[in-house]
Amino acid sequence: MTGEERPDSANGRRAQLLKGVAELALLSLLGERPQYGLEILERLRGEAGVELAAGTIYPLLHRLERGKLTRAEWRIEDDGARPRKYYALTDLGREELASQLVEWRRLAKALNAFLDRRRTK
Amino acid sequence: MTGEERPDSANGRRAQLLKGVAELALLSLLGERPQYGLEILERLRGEAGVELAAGTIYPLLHRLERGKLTRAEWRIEDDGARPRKYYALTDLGREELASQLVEWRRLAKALNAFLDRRRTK
DNA sequence: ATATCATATCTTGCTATACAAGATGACAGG
DNA sequence: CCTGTCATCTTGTATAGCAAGATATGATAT
Repeated sequence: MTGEERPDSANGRRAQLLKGVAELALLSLLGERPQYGLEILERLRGEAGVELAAGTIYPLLHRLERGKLTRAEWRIEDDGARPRKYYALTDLGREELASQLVEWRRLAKALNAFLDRRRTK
Repeated sequence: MTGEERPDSANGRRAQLLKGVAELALLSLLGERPQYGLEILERLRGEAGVELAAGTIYPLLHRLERGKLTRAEWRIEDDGARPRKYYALTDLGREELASQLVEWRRLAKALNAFLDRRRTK
């Protein structure tokens, strides 16, 4: 540690903004159809603007599975690729998604209004 | 620890959603005028929908001060109250606020579009 | 066959930031 | 002087992200 780390290095802050949002984005994505790790990673980055590291997605997937929000199975596709582990939402996962959606919208709306109010003053 | 903590207890998740957002809300609030700890806490809760604990706000304020994003001074108001420590944004703090605003809006916009797309399908 | 490359999953060790609970101190009113 | 309230700050714990690298499989080239 060099001693005076400022809290505003772009990498560090992006990570902080992501907290809590990663799980929601993932649940929403899986709500569409079952998908596997790297596929999830790429779609979150490309479509949701959420850049997770590979070392982040697997622990997250395991946590969701332990909490019974997702269910996993190995599958072999006809594209001749190696087996991949597909994660699917459970019913509990769908409930959780709905509840996180409500909470996210509440926070985003309140915070945006708050920020806008201050900006135009 | 009882052994099987599900990741969806409301308290736990709210905390996660807050991560990264607390600092932005605080910077924005201080952009208006210097304020002290408990005042900040109440306004963030009431106006921004961001519920921080008292044990969260002071370490956060100290971190910002160490990073030279804020400057603090003890002040005595005429309302006969005891001295309070007022925190004010520095120029660096204003830059940081601007940059976090950009990042927040990018993420909120991308994620909202992503979530909406999936919902109507 | 075997070496190598790309894909894919998972683990380890670290850091950042939030929380709960409680310590500390100052002032006001009884 | 004692007690309650306001206000700041500290300590210990948990969560969730990251970087880096280990491991495994199948495809392709030698």
